[in-house]
Amino acid sequence: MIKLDIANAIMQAHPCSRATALQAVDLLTERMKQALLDGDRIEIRGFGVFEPRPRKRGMGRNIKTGDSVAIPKGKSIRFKPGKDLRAIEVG
Amino acid sequence: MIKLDIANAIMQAHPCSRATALQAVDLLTERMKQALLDGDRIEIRGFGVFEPRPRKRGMGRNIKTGDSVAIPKGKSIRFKPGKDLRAIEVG
DNA sequence: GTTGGCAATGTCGAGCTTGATCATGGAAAC
DNA sequence: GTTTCCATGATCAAGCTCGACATTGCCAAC
Repeated sequence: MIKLDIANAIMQAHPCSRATALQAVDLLTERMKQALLDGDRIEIRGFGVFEPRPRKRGMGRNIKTGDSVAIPKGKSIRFKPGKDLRAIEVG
Repeated sequence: MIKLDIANAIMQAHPCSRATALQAVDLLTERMKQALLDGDRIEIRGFGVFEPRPRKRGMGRNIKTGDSVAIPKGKSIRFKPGKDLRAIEVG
């Protein structure tokens, strides 16, 4: 599934041009990115929760040189699947 | 950020009633859930990638009894933040 | 206002995870 | 339809993180 599929979903819910739907998708992702970058978490009941989380590790490796490189501190985003997504049973 | 905020974002992109916006959000989450449950991964360039992943581990624990319990096989959803979200630097 | 999904707690183990680099496939933009 | 640009994959190593279970309280959702 790619952005176009999501745009199609929006078009189903609200008849409009594909361009408009794509704009909506872009705006959504933009808003979500903003929220996450802002440090806020996104909680959608029944779907999942996006949660920004600081990282601490610092050990990488260079394929070519095979040398270990220090990983600079940063943040990660964790997505916790909600109940509906946890409903995934024996695949 | 909760579902209402996302609905507001949609309303900004496409003037409509809050109910319609909420419907769009629900439809989106529904579609995404469907795709993930279907085993398909969602790839949004610049935002991130949702990827269903089978679990293998099998060691849990019971708080009360303190007894180890076998974790039933299942699946997990991994969200890989895209470049824009990796842009999170020193928080 | 009501409902009920989600968070936190705590343990313990093992698989998962990040990171750089280079080529390639494919998503996104034009 | 074409081009551009991003994500993936693989490796190695150390660390970290989920995973379930059971209860309580909060807050999202209706």
